[in-house]
Amino acid sequence: MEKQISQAVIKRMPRYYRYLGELLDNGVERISSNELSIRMKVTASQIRQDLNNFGGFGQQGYGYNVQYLYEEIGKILGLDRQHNIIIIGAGNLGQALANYVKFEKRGFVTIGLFDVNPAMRGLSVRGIPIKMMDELEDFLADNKVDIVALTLPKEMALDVTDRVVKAGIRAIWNFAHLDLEVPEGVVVQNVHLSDSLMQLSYNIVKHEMEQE
Amino acid sequence: MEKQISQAVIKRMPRYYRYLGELLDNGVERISSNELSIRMKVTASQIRQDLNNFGGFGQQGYGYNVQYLYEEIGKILGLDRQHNIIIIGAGNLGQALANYVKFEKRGFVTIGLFDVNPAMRGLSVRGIPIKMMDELEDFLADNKVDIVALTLPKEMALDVTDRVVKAGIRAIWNFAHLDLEVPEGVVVQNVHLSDSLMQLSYNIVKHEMEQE
DNA sequence: TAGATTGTTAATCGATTAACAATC
DNA sequence: TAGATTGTTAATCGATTAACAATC
Repeated sequence: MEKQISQAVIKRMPRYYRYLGELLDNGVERISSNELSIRMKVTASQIRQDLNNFGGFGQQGYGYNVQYLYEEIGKILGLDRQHNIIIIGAGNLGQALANYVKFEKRGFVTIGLFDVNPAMRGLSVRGIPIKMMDELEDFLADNKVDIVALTLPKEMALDVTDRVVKAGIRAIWNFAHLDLEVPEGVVVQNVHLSDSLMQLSYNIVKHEMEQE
Repeated sequence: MEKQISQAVIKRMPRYYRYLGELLDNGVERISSNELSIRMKVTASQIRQDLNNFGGFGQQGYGYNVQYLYEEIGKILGLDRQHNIIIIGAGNLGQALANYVKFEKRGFVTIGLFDVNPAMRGLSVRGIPIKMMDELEDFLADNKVDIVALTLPKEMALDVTDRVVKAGIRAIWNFAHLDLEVPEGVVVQNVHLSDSLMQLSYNIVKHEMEQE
């Protein structure tokens, strides 16, 4: 078995990808770990360690080829394939995700939108029709769905999670404010906005105290 | 100076707060670190270490009083005060935040919404009128604003950040997909949705490989 | 009192940084 | 070749876990 790469490292990879994308846009051809470290405000050592978890992408005396490294990180993050997403919960947050066109450039394509609200029947967002929840299982059977985004009230989240997991879904992007219970082999990525806001709040209070 | 508490610890506090809130709702009066550790799937040791960064909230032989601990963590996270928020960028994501009523229960109150789009002039979300960007400085001068949420395209983010920082804002909740440059003393909390999605994507690919 | 469980110190583990030989 | 910079090993730092004396 391959050595396990820590989530701390994985979490940093999208940021490298973003910075390399900007360099690429600016026509920069090569970059050293040291120069990148200055821009990103991390240590050069960390950059080299992180990248070498996945392979040697650089060249001694030269640094890293921006285009090549950008593409390699893209592959590591699975951006070289298409991921079909359905969004369950077509409220503002669900619609915000459905409207976020830039995801598609990275291969994340929203192919379905679901809601419980009958008033939404027949409506669509960016050409994607909003379906009712009783159509969920049929849709999952008829379409290749890789990721389910849960943008619904937490009261419904457990039930819906059970349904999609039963239907064979192995990846959930969870915006509901609770911890999902899923069987082994199902990946959950949480986005807990209120946790993020509380962390910000802590840091505000801390900062104020430091002023005094 | 007080000992610095790591962000790793801070990040876990909202989750404790959430679990304690649920226990409270369920009428549970006291809980031991061990029992909580089983529910939360962390070690009891970590719970005790985390809490003791802020003080001794428990009692030997008894455990923790749920109500008391819940309130104390609330205070640590600054939830015992009101935080006024303005949201800049009244697209779906901005509106989603403005509509998220539960934030208000924790003291986070949206008092303003701003957008560049003239078509939005006069519209309002949940009773909060959408203002145009040229009204920003006046609004900040006339109102106590604690947090600015940036839910706008990254092209505008740097400019707007400069403006609000100049106006004295010390906390930014950043949803724009770039790293903000802010002076010392300004706190930034990032929510990079596409980074989160990429992390999920990595874990999907990894899981698939492990199956083979 | 005896039992339970904290608060806290000590041990371990993992992640980050530093250093440098390998090499382009 | 000389200089630059990687890949990688070693050292350090910090975070997590274990252990246990203090104490309710």
